[in-house]
This record gives sequence, structure tokens and C-alpha cells, in this order.
Amino acid sequence: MTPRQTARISSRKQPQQARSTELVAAILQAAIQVLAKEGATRFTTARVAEKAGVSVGSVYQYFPNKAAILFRLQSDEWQQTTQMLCDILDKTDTPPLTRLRTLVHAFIHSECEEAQMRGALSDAAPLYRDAPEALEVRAAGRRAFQGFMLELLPEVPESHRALACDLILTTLSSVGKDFSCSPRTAADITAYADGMADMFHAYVNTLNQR
Amino acid sequence: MTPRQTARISSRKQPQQARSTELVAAILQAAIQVLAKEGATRFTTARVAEKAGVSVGSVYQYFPNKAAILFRLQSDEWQQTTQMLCDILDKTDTPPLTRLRTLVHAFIHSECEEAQMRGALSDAAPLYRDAPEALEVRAAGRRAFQGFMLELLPEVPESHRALACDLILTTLSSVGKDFSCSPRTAADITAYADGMADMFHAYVNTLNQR
Amino acid sequence: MTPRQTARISSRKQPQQARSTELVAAILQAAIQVLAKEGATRFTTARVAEKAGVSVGSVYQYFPNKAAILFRLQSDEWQQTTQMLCDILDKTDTPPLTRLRTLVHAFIHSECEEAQMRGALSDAAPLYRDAPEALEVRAAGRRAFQGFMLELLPEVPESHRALACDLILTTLSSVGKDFSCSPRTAADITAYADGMADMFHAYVNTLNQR
Amino acid sequence: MTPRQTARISSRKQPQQARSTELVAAILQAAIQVLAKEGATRFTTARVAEKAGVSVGSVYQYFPNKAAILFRLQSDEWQQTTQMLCDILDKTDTPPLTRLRTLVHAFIHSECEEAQMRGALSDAAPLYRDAPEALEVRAAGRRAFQGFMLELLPEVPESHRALACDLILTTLSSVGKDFSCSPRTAADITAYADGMADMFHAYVNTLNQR
DNA sequence: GATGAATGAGTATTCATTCAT
DNA sequence: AATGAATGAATACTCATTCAT
Repeated sequence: MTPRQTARISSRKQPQQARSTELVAAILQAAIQVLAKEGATRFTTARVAEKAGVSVGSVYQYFPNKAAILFRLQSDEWQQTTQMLCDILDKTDTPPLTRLRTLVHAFIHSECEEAQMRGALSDAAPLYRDAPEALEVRAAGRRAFQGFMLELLPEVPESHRALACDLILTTLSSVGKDFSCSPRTAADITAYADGMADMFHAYVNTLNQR
Repeated sequence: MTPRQTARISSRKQPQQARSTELVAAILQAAIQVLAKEGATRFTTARVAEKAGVSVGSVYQYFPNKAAILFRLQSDEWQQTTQMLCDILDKTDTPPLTRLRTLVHAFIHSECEEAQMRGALSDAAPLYRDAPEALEVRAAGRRAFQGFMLELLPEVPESHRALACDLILTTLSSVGKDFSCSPRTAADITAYADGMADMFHAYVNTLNQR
Repeated sequence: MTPRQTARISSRKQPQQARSTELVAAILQAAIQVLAKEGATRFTTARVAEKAGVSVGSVYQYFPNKAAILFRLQSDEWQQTTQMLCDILDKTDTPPLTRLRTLVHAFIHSECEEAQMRGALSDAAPLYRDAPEALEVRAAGRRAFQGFMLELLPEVPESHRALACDLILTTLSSVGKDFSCSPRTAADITAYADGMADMFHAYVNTLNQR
Repeated sequence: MTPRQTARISSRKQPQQARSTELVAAILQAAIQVLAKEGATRFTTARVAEKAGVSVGSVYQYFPNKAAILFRLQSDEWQQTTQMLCDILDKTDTPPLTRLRTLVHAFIHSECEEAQMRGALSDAAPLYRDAPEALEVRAAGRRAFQGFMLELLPEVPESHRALACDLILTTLSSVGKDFSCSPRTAADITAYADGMADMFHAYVNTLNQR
């Protein structure tokens, strides 16, 4: 949308030694805390370094710039989420629609965990959003879901299926994000996830019956 | 989510004289242009003032701070959108589901207009999002839609209906926002809106059949 | 030679009011002091602002960046020097060679004034050297001298004259710069200027006798 | 000119073993490349170490600081240049003025080689310029030239000869430096060197005829 | 009311140098 | 001897907001 930087965002060096790995972990942990406690606009490399108990220089030893830290956080989360969703989708002994419902529940619950940090991370999205690495991570998740949709809607023409895939995934992620922004009780979460799953079921059934 | 400023965000004064109204309009127009051309991060009061052909001081005469300008932009947009949606929903001679489809099309199309500006406004959301006034504007839109949902799902228990209302509105707005972030052709827009309307129809029908 | 920035370097705004002019003058005076006392590497906008008794923001109100301050200093100096040299060259009632000697003396003396500051300014040259404005100022000086050379070497073919012009000017300025880097007594300066003038005279006479 | 560090700048140790000598050579070669490719401002010890394929620590094993590397580069160049000029001046079977012309050509040509690197080295001069070692290297070159001037101007009083020596050497080096800053064709170089030699000849002849 | 000059805290990033391993 | 991780001071530049005129 708006003009943004497109510098490389991936790790500056591969931490191969134990010490380095610890440092990266410490920095990421600190980043999460800063994000949660101070919010996206007060998220600075200096604050992260201080919270991590290292110098700014050390932060820049492992991350080429601020966006890279945020991207890494987001990327790690996506990786986990994607893995979790794939595990659910791969259970081919369970009926597809059941898996879809499970998936929705899992995703919404996951979004509501650490909502504080995720919200702030989301606010910071303009900083890393358009990096090629970020796009690739999202694309990988999408491909995984496409396989499932093929199983779910085998008779539906490709173009319709692609649209449905797009729609469901986008709804899941953006409505999930929106929902998790406010504090929610466990019951709220379950009810909301059920509602969303109902909507997807109804939609999928309609498509199959055509 | 994160701790944010809680300063008043609404207009510092009600411009009752014609001159004032013009000034406010000029500032808002300038703000839209700055947002669209420079993006959220380069949206500064100085740039807005310059584009509007007034001094920064004058900007601060009518808006208590930068967030207030953004909020007003968002608020005006919501007002317009809400009005447009109400006009559609009020056409009681048209079947409800048809009105719902029309509404979805109208909303998605509207979101895709001035996508540049809206995207930037969205990036700036953390600045105004949590102002009580912003929440109220959204709430007003919600109430309007609730009436329609009552017409659409008369037999459905209140709690279910409320959930469905929430879900559909949130999907509409947040998926719409996400969709409009990428550039789209008219055909893309129509296809996507149709898909979303299909999903809502299917969902509503399911609810009614229970 | 090496890659350099080429951002605009000219004044950010024309100071039209008395107050502004004073400020610009104060900043430039402060810049001279910082340059002389701290040297080129410790020349920072913050130090200039502090010495001038204004905020950094004010410095940036009148100069778009650090290089612009340095350029302005250099430019002002060039302007003065060029004016002085033109005044000498324009005295057509004095024989050309006499004017040339006068010019050499005037230039070398001038270079030795505020040598401290000029040396530091020279060290900072990489920052402003390649700005188009700087090139233009130098070119203007060169054009003025070319006229004089035409008077001095009327019979000499253009290509030779151009070379001689280039050589004399470059010698004057770069040897002058080099000479003024070390502290010099008045007698040293006079002797050196005489030597240089002797060299130019001899050279010019040779060219004319061919 | 300006206050500068006065730390020792010469090599931290005399590398007596073959390995050490190789390392120093590698570092210097790398330094030349960094200087030529990145320019003076991006000349960092880290970049030199990386290009040389050694660790920063190793760089600091042989050079006490960054300035020392630059100084060594400059020093080596001066050594070479001085040697080259001495070889020319020592050909006593050639007439002195012919040797002078040859010397000018050789020097200007030499300056124009690797102009990129030399320009950057020149930009970095403030860092090493005032080291006592640097002054000594220059003084040595000067002494060599003084002998030649004695041969060239045997009848001229010492003080005049010293001035001429100073003037010619300074002109040669500083005008040569200035000239080599812009890219030049072989023809340009020859013409310019000829012009400069003409100027020196004329000057020397004048001095002798007094 | 209008102006716009002045403020100065705030930010990302670099780099010379050290020192534990 | 060699490494390279760690340091942290230093720097240019921006921008929301105020207030004297």
C-alpha cells in the first residue's frame, strides 16, 4: 500500500555455537516482553538490548535491523501455527469437516494466547510485512491448506476452490486477529470458534452440493 | 492491547463558523492526500499543514493532536460506510438475503476505493484505535446491523444471533480490509464479494434451518 | 573518486526576517568555532547547535543536513575570495603580470587567515565536495580567471591557454591550501607568494615567447 | 590543524617471521581494496579483516589502530614514489632539465594509477597526516630532491633554492593529487605533465639567469 | 484567530577496540 | 598467536507540540 523499505531481514549470522543460540533466544524473549509491555511504537532495539541484558551492538550482531527481530518473532509464530495446523489436517482418519472444526478451534485459541504481544506485533507489521521472506512464509502455509481444500472439495472447479481457500484462510487469520485483540474468556473463545466453524461448514457444504 | 495515550481525541472545538468548517475540511483533505502519497510513517502534522496551505498552529486549533486527525478520517469513513450500508438494509421491499449480498458487494467495492489511503490509515490505527470515540462509532454501526439480523434470523435464539452478527460484521470488515490491501481488478472484486456473500448465505440458511 | 552522497545541500529556507538571518549567522559562526576547535571529525550538528545556543531542531530549520553547513561555509569563503580576486584582475590600468603577482599575494595571505578553520573545512570536503552547487561555485571562479588569461596570453592558442589557466589556478589553490596548513610568519608568506608569482611569471613569459 | 590523536601509529611489532609478513601483506592488500571499493568513510577494520580473510584481532596484532593501516599504505606509496624519483634524478648522464621533465611525467602518471584508492586515502589523511612518522617519510623525499636542486641551480643562493625546492615539490605533489582526482585519459595526463614541466623549466631558467 | 519558529527528546545504526577463549 | 563476540559511545536527523508575536 504505502512505500516501505525492502532491506534483507533474515538473520545476520547463523548462531552455531551454544552461546550464540542462547543470546538469540535471550534477545527474542526480551523482544516479546518489550512488545507486550511497551507496545509497538516503543519497541526499540535499545530497549530490547537492555531487557536482554546485552549491548545494542550484540543485538545488531545477530539481527541486521529492528524489522528483522519483529519478523523473526512473527516467523517463529507462523512456523508453529503452520505446524500445528498441518498436524491437524494430516489426520486423514478423521472426516475433513471435523478436522476443519478442530483447526478453527486450535487457531483461535492459539491467537488468543499472548494476545498482548501478538497485538503489538501486528501493529508493527508495516515494518516487516512486505519483506520477501515474510511473503514466503505465508505462501508456504497457504500451499498446505490448498491440499486440504482439494480433499474437502474434490468436485468443485479449481477456480471456485481457490476462491474458497482464499476466503476461509483470510477469514480465519484476520478475523482471528481481530477477535484476539480484546480480552476473552475461554467460553467466549469456544463459542466464537464454533460459530466460525459453523460458517465454514455451511459454506463448504453449499459448494459441494452445487 | 498495549498502553497508549489516553488524551482526548475528538475535535478541540466545534467549528461553528463557515470559515472554520472550511479549514477543517481542507485539513482533512490534505490529511487524506498525505496519507495516500506518503504512507502512515511519513504522516506528520507539518506535512498535513503544508498540503492544506495552513500553519501547523491552525491544525492544532482544530485537532488536539495528530491522532485526532486520523481518528476523524476513520470516523468519517465509518459514518459514510455505515450510512451506505443502512440505506441498503432499509430497502425492506427487497428480500433480506438479496440485501445482504448487495451489502457485501457495496462494502468490498468501497474498501477497494482509495485503497492506498485506507491501507495507510489502517497502519496508523494504533494511534487512534483505542479512543473511546472510535469504539462508539463502531458500536453504532453494529446496532444498525443487529436490526437487520433480527429480520434475517427471527427464530434464532438471541445469543446465536448476536454471535452470527458479530461474526459476519467482523468478517466483512477485517477480511475486506485485508483483501483491499493488494491491488485488485473489478472482476476480482466482484468474484470475491460473491464468494463472501455465498458464505454468509450458507451460514444464515443453516442457522434458520436448525 | 569514492561513492558519495549527492543530496541537495542548499539552504532549506530563505531567511527573510531579521531574526532568521541572525540565527543563520549564529549557526555559521558556531560552525566555524566548532570546526576550528574540534576539527572536522568532531564537527557535529549537536555541537554546532550547542555552541550557537540553539536547539538542533533550529539548525535543521535552516540547513537540510550537516553537509549544507559545511558547504555554506566553504561557499561563503569562495564567494569572498572570488570577489577579491576579481577586483584585482579588473584593474586594467595595472599591467597584467603585476596584477597576477598581486593576486597571488592576496590569495596566499587570505588562505593563511583562519588556517585552523580552513584546514578542518578542507578535511570535511568529502562531505560536500561533489554537490552540484559546490561544482558551480568553483566553475564561476574559473570563468572569471579565463578572461584574465585571455588578456595575458592573447597570442597563445586556445588549448595551450586553457591548460595554463588550469595549471595556474590549480597550483594557486592546492599549493595555497597545502602551504597554509602549517603555521607561517608574515615574512614566510610574502616570500612564498613571491616565489609562486615568479614561477607563474616565468611560465607566462615562456608561453608568450613561443 | 585540529587536535588529533597522538597514539603511536607505526607497526606494533616487526614481523620477522615469514607468516607474519604474509599476514601484513594480506591486510595491506585488503585495505587497498576496501579503500578503492568502499571509499574512505566506509573503510573499517572489520571490512579490512574480512577482505583479508583474517580476524579483527589479527589486524590489531600488527597495527595498533585503524590510522596505522592507512599510514602504512601512504608510507609505502611514498617510499615507492621516492625511490622512483631518485632513480630518475640519479641518471647524471642526462641533462638536469630533461630529468626534471621525466620526473614530472613519471610522478603524474603514477598519481593517476589507482586514483580511486589514492583519492580515498587522501580523504582519510586527517587520520594519519600528523603522525611524526608520516612527516619523516616526506622529509626524506625532500632531502633527496634538494640534492638535485643543488645540481640544477648551483649559482643560486641557498635561501632562494630552498624556496624553489619547496615550491616545486609542493606543486608536484598537491597539484598532482588534485589532477588525479578526476578521471583522465592518457593524452590528458601527458599534456598536463608537459605543461607542468614547462612551468618548472621556465621557473628554473629564470632563477639561473638572475 | 493565525502563524511558524523553536524545542529537544527520541531512534536506528555503526564501528574502533578489547579480551576471554 | 588467533579468534570474533561483545561493548557502548557516538551521530544525523525527525517530529509532535508549544507559544510569543
